[in-house]
Amino acid sequence: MARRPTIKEVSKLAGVSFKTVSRVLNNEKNVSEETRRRVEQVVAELNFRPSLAARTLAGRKSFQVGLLYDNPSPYYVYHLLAGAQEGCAEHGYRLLTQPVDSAAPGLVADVAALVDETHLDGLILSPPVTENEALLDELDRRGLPYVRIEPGVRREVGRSVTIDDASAAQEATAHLLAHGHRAIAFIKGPDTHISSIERLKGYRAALEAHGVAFDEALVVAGDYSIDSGRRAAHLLLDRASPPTALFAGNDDMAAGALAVAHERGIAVPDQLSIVGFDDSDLAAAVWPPLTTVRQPVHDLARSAADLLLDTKSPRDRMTFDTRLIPRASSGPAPNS
Amino acid sequence: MARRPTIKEVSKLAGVSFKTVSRVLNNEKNVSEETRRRVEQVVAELNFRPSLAARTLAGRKSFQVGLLYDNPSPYYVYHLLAGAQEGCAEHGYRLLTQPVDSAAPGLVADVAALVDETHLDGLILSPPVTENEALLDELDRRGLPYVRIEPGVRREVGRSVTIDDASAAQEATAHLLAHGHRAIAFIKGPDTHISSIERLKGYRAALEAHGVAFDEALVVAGDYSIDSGRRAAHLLLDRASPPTALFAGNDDMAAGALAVAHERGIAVPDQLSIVGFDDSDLAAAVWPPLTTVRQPVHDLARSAADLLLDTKSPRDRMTFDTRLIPRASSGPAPNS
DNA sequence: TTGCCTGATGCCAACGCTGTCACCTATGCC
DNA sequence: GGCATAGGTGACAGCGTTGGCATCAGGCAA
Repeated sequence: MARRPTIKEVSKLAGVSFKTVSRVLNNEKNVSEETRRRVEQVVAELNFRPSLAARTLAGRKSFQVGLLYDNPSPYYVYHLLAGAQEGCAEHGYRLLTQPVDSAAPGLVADVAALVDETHLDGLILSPPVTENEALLDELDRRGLPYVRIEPGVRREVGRSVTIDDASAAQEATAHLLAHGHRAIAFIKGPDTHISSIERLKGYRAALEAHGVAFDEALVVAGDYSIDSGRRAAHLLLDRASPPTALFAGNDDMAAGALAVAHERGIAVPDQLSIVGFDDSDLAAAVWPPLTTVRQPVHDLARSAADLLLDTKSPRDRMTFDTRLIPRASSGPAPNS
Repeated sequence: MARRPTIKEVSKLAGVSFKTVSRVLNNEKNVSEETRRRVEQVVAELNFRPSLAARTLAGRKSFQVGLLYDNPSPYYVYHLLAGAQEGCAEHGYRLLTQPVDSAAPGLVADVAALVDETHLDGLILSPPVTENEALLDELDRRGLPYVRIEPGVRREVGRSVTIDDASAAQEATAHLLAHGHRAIAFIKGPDTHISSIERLKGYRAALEAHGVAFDEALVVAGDYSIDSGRRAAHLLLDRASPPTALFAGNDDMAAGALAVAHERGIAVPDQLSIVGFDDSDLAAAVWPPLTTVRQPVHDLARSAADLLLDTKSPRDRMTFDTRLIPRASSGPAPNS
């Protein structure tokens, strides 16, 4: 295996001390333009890449940040990683993606081990890891910078990026109300996700704003899985006077509900409108394609990286807009 | 920020030289049982974790392997990462997941930079990165160990894990033949994936084995996207005598075809059977749920890590079984 | 002219480990 | 009893960088 070049070889060829090469690599000032050019040329010629391990050991930065995730949705994770990766790459950082079990008792110790081993410069937390207060405490104690994506707890503290779940849900519900629906059911996500609760809030707010009474019986709890969407739909459609529209807390549950409609021979959207949340790839794949709320997962993750790494930025928190994507699964209420 | 302990502090507390602590950490022999116990106890008390950077710099191992991926399917990537992560964790290695553009001209240079910077001990390549011969050459030149997942080229060289795409496709096609279908169309994936070609082979083999003539007109090319599945389905169903069954090279295209069937009011599976490939989360989410071929992505990735890291293993190649998952989207041919 | 500052550079220790070699004991064998 | 051998341990260099400080030349104010 051909030995990779080191900073010393570069310095020899460029005719400067290796410390000067280090200065060029780190973009320090007090290097003459000419020296810089010469060094950069040799670096390019040799295809030299500084050893991350050595930089980490000698310096106080590792140029690595971690991304902790624990989400069952491939779609969500995929875009999360892509966005965070993009943001890190732009700042010259490497991303260490780390699946964890956010409920495991050993989580804090595991993350501490990760940080100690790899000298991570910072951490990006995605939901529901964001809710683990013991972890937040430990990170604070260590003084390790972190940015949370859609934080559930301690929302006004520290750096975070988020969407307005409540107003997004309100918009989706309003869309159904505007189509004349009055009996609108809500399939709620698990209470362990703060987003579930926020989305329920938005649903209620929309009803109130339109003067429609909130009916507790029209809210059924699911767990964000397809099957739970199925069960909820059965429950709701078994009612004496079934709802004319279903709003699900995510696309998976909406897809489950849609399947039930097919099974029962209920025409969507003619007899029943269905709206999801996330705009995952599922939403466009099912038939009819789901009206849903697009969540900019990629941008959220990207901005989380920016917030973490862009030290000049004065901002601590960013809120992203969601967008209702009207598709064929929702339409006018049957009797309107 | 509390300073993390170092190996020297451990050695002081344990009353041994720091080299002995190093021996314990690396599970070297020639350490007395008692010393080992004592050191391990101090390690646990201090919650000591050796610095990966220092180990990398001093030793000849980095305890890190990279996973290169470039796949548009969230489902595939999700399970790929999970499996590889699991395998690496078991061997005490960290996984560096790296999205790349397998067609970009700078790929080889980028990967070389990654390897140089992080001193990666090995690489796992997933399709279609596996087909990039320039990359393979560079890795061979460097003597960097790697394992390929579903290699398309140079299949008999080096370490790899794979499924038998041809026989899996043959099984799926045979399933339709057994249900009495004779006019079975095949929606092919892109030729850039070797799997597309293999699956087509299996499709043909099944037809031949059942004495059904191969009809070129029943093979339509897609690109693994939902939309391409839609287009292919329209093409096929527009025919004077449309096929009674569609076999798609992946679930996304099958979902697209299914949507077309719904649009056209064609009952699935009563008038048209549809079979996919992958068993992605899509397959179970659509209605009716797709009959499909389960590809053990998680196990493939996991075993790739094993093959890479388990130096004692004498095996170079492993083939995994696929399984036909019969669901509601396929049934008896209409006129049988 | 002198002294001081600033820009540009070099020198060397240090980061926290592993590799190598040396050493010191017990043990077994002739 | 002497000597080789293996097991257990320690001393120390060195991995490839950055941090801190020293050095030196040139410019500018006093």
